[in-house]
Parts: sequence; structure tokens; C-alpha cells
Amino acid sequence: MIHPRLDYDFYRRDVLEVCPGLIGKVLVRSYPDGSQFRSRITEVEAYRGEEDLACHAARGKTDRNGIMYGEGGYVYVYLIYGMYWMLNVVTGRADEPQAALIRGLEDVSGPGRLTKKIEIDRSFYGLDLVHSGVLWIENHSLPAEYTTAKRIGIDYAGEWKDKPWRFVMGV
DNA sequence: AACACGATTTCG
DNA sequence: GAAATCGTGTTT
Repeated sequence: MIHPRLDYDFYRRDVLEVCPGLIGKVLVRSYPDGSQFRSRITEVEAYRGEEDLACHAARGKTDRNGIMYGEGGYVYVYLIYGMYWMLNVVTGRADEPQAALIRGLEDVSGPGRLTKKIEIDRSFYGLDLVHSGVLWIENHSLPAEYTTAKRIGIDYAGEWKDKPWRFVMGV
């Protein structure tokens, strides 16, 4: 059974289309010793454009969020609270700064805990998910229902804090 | 050069 | 409820 990688066409759509599509897909982390870690994505959040006050692009392009202004299909990682790396997938087309934050996997809950478990840090910034040998996402064609909810930890985002842009696997 | 703070987690 | 901990963006 072949499990194809998600390709550029998958990522280069609006983040609100990509996020529900990511639920149930399989994140693959390949290590230098040849071993691999696989787990289904169970929770993601959408951050959408400069108008979204919760998005890191809300105050324009910077050194940190620059990758979000490019084409979808690349990795955006950043350090939060001086301790945890957040794993994001850039979506949309160039000059449409969007990203999907991977918040949970079947085997580990929490965006900070999952990056620690599968050893993802700053060195993954800008990684090409379509061609990388260390990190990518596969479609195993498994059924995946999801529900939506408000995004977490963005109470400062005014009217944007209540958008139902968190997607969680389940009914 | 200094300062404020965050898309979190853990412990008390 | 509060601390931990530091890179990044903003202000001085």
C-alpha cells in the first residue's frame, strides 16, 4: 500500500480549506538512524492573513514570519515562551501569509509537547514538506470527522479571537 | 541598548 | 494561580 505525500496543490489553497483536510492525515518524522515516527494529526488551527489579528503576519512581514509570505508547502517554526517550538505548515499562495498550527497528534497532545517528542526545532524553518527526507505528511485515506472550536491563547485578538478556526478530530 | 511579551506546559 | 525562559519586535 502506497501512501502518497501531500503535494503543493494540497497546501496551496486557503488555510480554511487546508486545515480540515489535515485532520486524520499522517505526519512522518524520519530520523538519521533510518527509523520513522508516524502519527495521525488530530488538531490544527488556522492563522489567516494580515487582517487576522491573531496571525503573526498581523503587523506585516518580519524576519520571523517571512516564510508565511511565500508559497504553501513549507514549514514555519518559532519559539514560544522561550521554551517550546511551534510547528506550522504554510498554506496558500505567495503574498497570502497563512499557516496551519499543528496542535496535536494521536500519540501526543499539545503543540509544545509534540515538537519536543519528535525533535523539531528552529533548524526545520523553511523545510520543503514535499521533498524533505526528515519531515512530511502522508494521505492514508483514513476517514476523519472533525469539529471546530475557538483558537487557544489569542484573547488579545479582538473580534478575531472568536473565529471557529480550530479543527479537532472527532464527532 | 533596553524592554515587554508570547499560537505553552507544568507544578503547587 | 503562577513560574519558567528567551527570541523577536518595538521603543529608547
